[in-house]
Amino acid sequence: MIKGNKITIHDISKALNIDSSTVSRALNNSPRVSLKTREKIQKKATELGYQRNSLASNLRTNRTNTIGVIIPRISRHFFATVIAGIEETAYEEGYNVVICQSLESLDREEKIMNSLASNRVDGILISTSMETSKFEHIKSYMDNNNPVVFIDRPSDAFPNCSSISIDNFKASYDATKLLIEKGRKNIAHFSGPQNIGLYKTRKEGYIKALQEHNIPVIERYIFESNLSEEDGIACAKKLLNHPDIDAIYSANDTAAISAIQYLKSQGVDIPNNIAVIGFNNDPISEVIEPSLTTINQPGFEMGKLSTEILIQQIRNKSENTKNESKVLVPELIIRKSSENS
Amino acid sequence: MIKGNKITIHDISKALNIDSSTVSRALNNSPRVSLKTREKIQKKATELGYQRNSLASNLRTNRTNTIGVIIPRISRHFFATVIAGIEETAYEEGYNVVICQSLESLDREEKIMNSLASNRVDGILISTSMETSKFEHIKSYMDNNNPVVFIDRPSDAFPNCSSISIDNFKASYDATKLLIEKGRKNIAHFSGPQNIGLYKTRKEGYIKALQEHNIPVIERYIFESNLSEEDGIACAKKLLNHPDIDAIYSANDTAAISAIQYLKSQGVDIPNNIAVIGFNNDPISEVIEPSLTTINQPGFEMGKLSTEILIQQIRNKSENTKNESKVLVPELIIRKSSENS
DNA sequence: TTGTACGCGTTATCAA
DNA sequence: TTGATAACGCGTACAA
Repeated sequence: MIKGNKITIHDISKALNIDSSTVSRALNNSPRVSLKTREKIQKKATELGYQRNSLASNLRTNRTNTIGVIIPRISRHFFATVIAGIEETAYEEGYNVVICQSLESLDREEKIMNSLASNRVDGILISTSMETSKFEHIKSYMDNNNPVVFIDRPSDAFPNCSSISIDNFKASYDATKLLIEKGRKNIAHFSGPQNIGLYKTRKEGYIKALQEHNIPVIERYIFESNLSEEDGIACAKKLLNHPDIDAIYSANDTAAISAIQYLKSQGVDIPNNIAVIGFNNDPISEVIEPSLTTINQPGFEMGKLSTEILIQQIRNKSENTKNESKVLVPELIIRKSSENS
Repeated sequence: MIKGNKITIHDISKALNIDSSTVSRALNNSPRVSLKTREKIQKKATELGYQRNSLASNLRTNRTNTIGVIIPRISRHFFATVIAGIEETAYEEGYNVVICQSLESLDREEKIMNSLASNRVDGILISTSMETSKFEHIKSYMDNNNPVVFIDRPSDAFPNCSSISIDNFKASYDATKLLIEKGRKNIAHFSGPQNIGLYKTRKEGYIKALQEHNIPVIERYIFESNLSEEDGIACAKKLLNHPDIDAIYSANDTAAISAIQYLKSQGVDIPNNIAVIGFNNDPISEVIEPSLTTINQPGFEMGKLSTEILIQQIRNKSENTKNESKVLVPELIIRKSSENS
C-alpha cells in the first residue's frame, strides 16, 4: 500500500475486474451479490487496506448516521451522565455522536449549530447556553425539517418541540419544604439567570413552598447570579449581612459548595447555624463535610430518552412526527447539611 | 424556503444567472470575484437560507479541517482540562474538534479510530485506553500518512511518534520523597495497570525514592488495580492488614479519595496514622477533609501543545515532518493529607 | 473577472 | 447476479 494513497472501490474494481457498483454492493453486504464474489471482494478490500470514505457515502445517501449534541460543558457531572446515556442509546441504534460544548456562550452555540448543520448531522440534541435568549439559529435549523430535541432546558420559544426535562418546580418545592420542616424560618435562595426557564421554575417552587407554609417571601433573601464557584462565595458574603438567615436553598451544587467552604472558613456552623441544600448531586456533594443534601437528576435516563425520541424523529422524518416531551421526577437526596444535630 | 429542500450553489446560480463556479468562489471569499457580484451572491445566499454542504466540500478538497480526539473518559477532570486546551488551540487555528471516549475499552477505541478515519479527520490526538496492548488500529492509521499525537500515555510501540506527556518519574519520586521527609517509613503504593507505561513509571519513581533513602521496597505494600473508586476501598481494606503502613502514595486521586473515606470510617486518623498523596489534582482533592496532597498535571497546556504539534504536522504533511515530543513537569500540591499535625 | 468542464468516492437506478 | 451510467454538491484548472 502506498502511503497516503487512499484506496477506493475503483481500485478494488480494477484489481478484480469487477464493476465498482458490485464492489460497493459487496462492501455493504448487499444480498444482491453472490456470496462468492462478496467474499472475494471483501478479502481484497482488507488486503489493499481499503477504508470507506464516509464523506462520499454520506453525500450520496444524504444521511450521516450522526447525532449532534450541544451542551454547555462536558465536565459538569450532570452533563457527563447525560452524554453517557446518549452514547449508549446512539451506538445501540447505529448512530455516531458528535459532542460540542457551548461553554455557555451564545456565539459559540450559533457557530456549533452552523457547523453541525453544514456537516449534515441527522439531528441535534441541545441544552441551550445561559446566554441563549435569541433562537434564530435553532429555528432556522428546524425550519429545514431537521429534528431537534431539547434536554434539561426546554425553550419557551418552541413549545411544540420535543424535550426531556425534570420537574424543577416539584424538586424545589420539596427541598424548601424539607428545610421548613426542619424548623428553618429564614431561607435564602441562590438563583440562576432568569432567562433560563429552569432557574425561574426553581425559584417559583421555592416561593410556593414558603407561601404554603405562611412564611413571608423576602426579596433580598433571593440572590441571583450565574451560580459559579465565585458567585457562591460572593452570595455567601452578602448573606452574612443578614444574621436572620438560617438556611440556603441553592439552585446548583457548585454555588452551594463554595458557599459552604466560605461560611465554614468564617466560623459558621453548617448545618446548625445555616442548613444548605443544593441541586445536581455533583460528586463533590458526597465528599464535602458536612455532606450536601441535594437533588439528583436522572441524567443517564434523560440522555437515553432524548436520543430515543430524536432517532425516532429522524427515522419518521417524512411522516407527521408528533412531538414527544417527557418530564422526569428528580430525587431529593438527604445528607447532613440539612439535618439538625 | 421549502422545508427540507436544501439550497445549493446551483440554486443561487440560477436565481442570479451567474455560473455556479463563480458562486462557489464568491462564497469562499475568493478575490477572483468582483466585490459587486460577491456581495450580490452572498446576499442571495442568506436570503435563500443557503448552508454549505461540508460533505461535498470536504470530499472535493480532501480535507475536513477537523481533528479527532480519542480519550478514555471526558468526565475525568484531567481530560476535561486537556480538551479545553485542545479546543482553544483548534478553534484559533480554524479546526473543528470531534471528541470520542473509549471508556477504557480497546474495542471501542478501534471502532472510533475506524470511524474517524472513514470520516477523514485531518489528524488524531489519542490517549490510549487501559486495555490497549495491540496497536494495529493506530499503526494502520499512521501508515496511511495520517498524523497522530499521543497525549499523556505515549506508546512504546511508536517511539518515533510525537507525544505530549509529563515526567511521571520525577513527580512520583518527589511525592514519595516528601512522605519520607515527613518521617514516614512504611509507604504503600496504589499502582495502576502495568501495561500502561505511565503507571509503571510512577511505580519506578516511588521505588527509586525509597531506595535512595535506604528504605526497603516491600512488594506486598504495592497494591495494583485499575484505581477505580471501588479499587481504592478494596486496597484500603487490604492495607489495614499491615499495621506498619503509615503512608500511601496513590497513582491517582480517585483511589486515594475513596481510600481516605473508607479509612476515616474505620477510625483511622488521616494524616496522623496514615498520610496520603494522590495524583491528578481532581477537584474533590481540594474539598475532602483532610484536603489531599496531590500532583497537578498541566492538562490545558498539554492539550494546547499537542494540538499545535498535530496541526503543524497536518500542514506539513508532504514534507518530512520531524516528530516532536515534549515532557512537561507536573507540580506537587501540598495540602493537609501529607502534613503531620 | 467570469464561464466551461470535470472529478472527488460513493450509491441508486435501470438495463442486461 | 452483475454492469453501465448518472448524480449527490462542491471546487478548480483551464479557457475566454
